[in-house]
Amino acid sequence: MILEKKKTFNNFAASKGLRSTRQRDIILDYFLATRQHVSVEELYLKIKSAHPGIGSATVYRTLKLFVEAGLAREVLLHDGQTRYEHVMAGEHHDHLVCTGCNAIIEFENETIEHLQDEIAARHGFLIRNHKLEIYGLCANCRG
Amino acid sequence: MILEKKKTFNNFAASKGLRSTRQRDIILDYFLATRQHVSVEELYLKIKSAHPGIGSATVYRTLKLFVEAGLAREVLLHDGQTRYEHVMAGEHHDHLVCTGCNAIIEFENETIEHLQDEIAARHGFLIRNHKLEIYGLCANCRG
DNA sequence: AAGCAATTGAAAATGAATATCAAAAGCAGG
DNA sequence: CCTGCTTTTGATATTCATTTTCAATTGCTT
Ligand SMILES: [Mn+2]
Ligand SMILES: [Mn+2]
Ligand SMILES: [Zn+2]
Ligand SMILES: [Zn+2]
Repeated sequence: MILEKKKTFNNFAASKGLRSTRQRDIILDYFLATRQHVSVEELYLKIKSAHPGIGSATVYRTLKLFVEAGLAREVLLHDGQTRYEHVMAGEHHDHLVCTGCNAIIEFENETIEHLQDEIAARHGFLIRNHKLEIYGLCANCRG
Repeated sequence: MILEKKKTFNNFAASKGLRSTRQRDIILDYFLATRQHVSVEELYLKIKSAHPGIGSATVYRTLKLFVEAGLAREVLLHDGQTRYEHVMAGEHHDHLVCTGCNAIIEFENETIEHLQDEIAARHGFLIRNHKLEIYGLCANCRG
């Protein structure tokens, strides 16, 4: 799975004529090693502790490349920081976001997706993408 | 309806011990006179043309009060600006957002709302609020 | 009118993200 | 392995929306 993603990125880089750099390799390794929904700052700090030379601008730039390459997706929750999550080809899910502990629970619901299509059709609207975020308290935080 | 909202705000202000100020009256008038989904900057500029003395910090502060009072809701789309929309007591809707012309179409769907409750229940999650935004092209912009 | 706390507006601060740009590094072709 | 050209990088400056600060003003109570 990790090798798969590295290959995906290398193919993308090749097709775009991007150069292979130490920084991009490192950032990809660290991104692939994180759990879901890392903020740029979080990832940058992790990388910096082992590779002090790497600048945050490069992390910002490289994560955008990962999105272009199709192996990451931007997730904008309401804390003012852009986060990135892993994405497998064709996969989609939405989020339950706990405002107590910041936990994020992922879910998929066919019926909701389908209803969205119906609503869009009813308005002659062509869907490009969507986001459904449910905010509240997770089981732990309801206490 | 406008009088209703003014009353709502006055009640809120009274209950919180807030003072009645010229600025708040003006900002409320202008907010109530706008259509849906005004950005702070848009509202501020409108107000400033007739009332040059009013500062943008006051507009920012006052819109937050309107949210607290229950007559406005924050809408964060992806253009980096916070927008505010009117909200009637208890009413809820979601948005189709056209990335071509920035039009916003509102919709409500009982079934989707219900399915969200089910999903939350399945995870022991307590919903506080949610946002569903569908991005794409409206009928006009599809060409 | 006096006193006091809330409010305001100008200006400074914040913070995430982007732009700038000189130095460094990757990638040919020879 | 050099040479030359182009991309990439990292430090730094910049942007832009929003928040904070704080002295001056205002609203409200007595
Ligand atoms: Mn996710
Ligand atoms: Mn709306
Ligand atoms: Zn939680
Ligand atoms: Zn449109």
